Amino acid sequence: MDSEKEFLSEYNIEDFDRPSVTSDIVILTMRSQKECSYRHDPNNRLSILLIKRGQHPYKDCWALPGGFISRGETIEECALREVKEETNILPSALLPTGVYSEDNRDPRGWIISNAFTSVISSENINPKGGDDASDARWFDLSFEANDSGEYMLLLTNSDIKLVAVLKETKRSFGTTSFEIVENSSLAFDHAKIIASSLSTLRSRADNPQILFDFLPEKFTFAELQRVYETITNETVLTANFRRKMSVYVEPTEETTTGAGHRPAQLFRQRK
Amino acid sequence: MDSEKEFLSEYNIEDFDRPSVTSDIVILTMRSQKECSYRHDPNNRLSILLIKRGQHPYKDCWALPGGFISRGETIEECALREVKEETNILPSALLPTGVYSEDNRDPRGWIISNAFTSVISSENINPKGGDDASDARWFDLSFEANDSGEYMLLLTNSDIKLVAVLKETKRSFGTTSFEIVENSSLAFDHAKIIASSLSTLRSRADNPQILFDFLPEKFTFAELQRVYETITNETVLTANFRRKMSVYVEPTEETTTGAGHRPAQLFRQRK
DNA sequence: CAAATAGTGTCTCTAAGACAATATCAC
DNA sequence: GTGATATTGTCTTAGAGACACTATTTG
Repeated sequence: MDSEKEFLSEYNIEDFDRPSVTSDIVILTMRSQKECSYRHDPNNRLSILLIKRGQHPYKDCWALPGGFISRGETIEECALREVKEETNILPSALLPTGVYSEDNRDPRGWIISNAFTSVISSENINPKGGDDASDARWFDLSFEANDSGEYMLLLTNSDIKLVAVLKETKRSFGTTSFEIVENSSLAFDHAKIIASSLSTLRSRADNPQILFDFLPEKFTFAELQRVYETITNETVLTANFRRKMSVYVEPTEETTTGAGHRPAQLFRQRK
Repeated sequence: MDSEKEFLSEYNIEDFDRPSVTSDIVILTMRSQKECSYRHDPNNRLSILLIKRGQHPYKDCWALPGGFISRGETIEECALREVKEETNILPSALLPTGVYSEDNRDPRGWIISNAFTSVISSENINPKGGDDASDARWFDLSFEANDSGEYMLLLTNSDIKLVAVLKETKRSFGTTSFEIVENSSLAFDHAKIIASSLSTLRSRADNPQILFDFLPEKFTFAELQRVYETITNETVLTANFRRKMSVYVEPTEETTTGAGHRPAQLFRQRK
C-alpha cells in the first residue's frame, strides 16, 4: 500500500477539470431622502452599491462588486478585497447568501460564484471607481411582490433605472430561491443574487444586530425604527418598537438639536 | 472598441489560476434506541452518515460524503450525485451550510468546499459503500458545550469512536462558525463542517418543516416531539408541544397498536 | 388492576399590538 | 401658541409554560 506522502507526490490536481471561483457582494446602506419642508423628518431608502463594468462581458452594464479568488485567500477575504479595489469601501462583516453554479451563468466559461451580503452605516458611503470598474454608484432599491406573485426589483440612480422581474421558489428548510423572469441591464445573474440577498435580510430583520450594522455608533430610536421598517417593508407602532428594542440599546448623554420639535435622546448598542 | 464576441473569442479562462471545487454533505437521520423493557418507548439519537475513505489522503479515516464538481452540473447536483454514488442514499433536499476555502484545508492542493445539510427519514437508511468509498455507516452523534465553553463532538458506531473539540465564534448577522481545537480521526476540516451544520440545524428547529423531514409520512405526536427534543437538546412539555404543532399536522384514521399502553393516533403534515 | 403512554383543560405569565396621553423643542 | 416628533402608560390579546387531570391500551 502506498503511503500518503507517495500518493500526494504523484497526485496532480491540475490534471482534473475545474471551475473558476468568484465572489459577488451585495452591499447595502440606508440613505435618507431629505424632504423639502422644515421640521419634517427624512424618509429612508435602502440603497445598493453597483459598479459599471469597464470590460466585457456585460461591458457598460451595472453589476455587483466582486471578482476571482486568488490563491492563498479565503472566499471571504476575496470578497473584501474586491469590494475595496472596486469601490474603495471596506465592509466589516459578510453574510453568506448563496452559491451560484448554474452552467452558462457567465459567458466566459465555467464560473461558480459565492454571494455575500454586507451592510454599512451611511457615515462613509462615498465610493469611487477603482481599477477594475469604470464607475461605482449607489442605487435606490425597491423590491416588492406584484399582483401575480412575482417580485419586482427596481434600482434607480437619477437618470439610470434598472428593472428585473423574479419568480420566488420556496424550498425545504424554509429557504427560498429566485429565478429571473425579466432583466433589463443587470449583468450576469446578479438580479437573482440581489433578490435572494434581500429575502435573506428580511427574514433576519428580527436579529437586532443587523439593524445596528446600518447605523452609526449613536442613533435615535426613530432612526433605528426607520431602519427596521425599511428592511421589512412594514410599519410598526413606535411605543411597541421602543419597548421591544430597549433591551438591546443603552442611552447616551447626548440629544439631537435644532430639529424643530422635541429633541431625541441618542442611544448606542448595548454589548 | 472590441465587441463582446471578439473579447470572448480571445478570452481563455484556463489562463488563470483557479481552485478545485467540492461539495461535502452532512446527512442526518433519527434512529430509535430500543430499550429492553416491554412497553417502554424508545429514545432517539441523531445519527450522521460517514464514509470510510478508500484512498489517500486521510485513507481509512472517516469523512463526510462528497466530491469534486463536474462540468455541467450545479453544486447541488454534485452533492446529490456524490451521496448517491458513495452511500446509495438520495436525499430529497439540501440546506446550504457554508463555504470552506481556507488554504491548506486539503493536502491535495487548493480546494474549496461547499457544505450542505440534508435530513432523511429513518425509513430507508441502509447505506452501502459505493465506488469511491470502502464503507459507509451511521454514527450516533452527540454535540454539547462543555464547562469551558467549547463544544464536544462525539461520533460513535459500536467499536468506533470519533471525538473532536471545537471553539465557537459568534459572527455578525447572528451566524456562528467553529474552529477545531482537537480532532481524533475525522478527515479534513469535516469536524468543523459538522459542528456548523448542527448549529444551523438547531437554530432552525422552530421551522416545522425540518421536523417532518426526519419522519415518515405518518407519525405520532410523541415521535414528532422526540425529533424536536433530539435536535434542540431540550425537553418540552407534551401538552404545550401538541398545542403549538397542531396547526401544522392533520390526523389520519390510523392508530398504533400493541404498544402495551393507550394507542396513539397517527398524523401527517398539513400542507 | 397496574404500568405506561395518549390526550385534554385551564391557570399564569410574558410579550406583542393598539392607542391614548403627555413632553419638549423651533418658530 | 402651533406643529412636529419624542416618550410614557396602560388596556387588550395571543401564545408559551406549568401542571393537574382523564383516557385507553397490554399483561
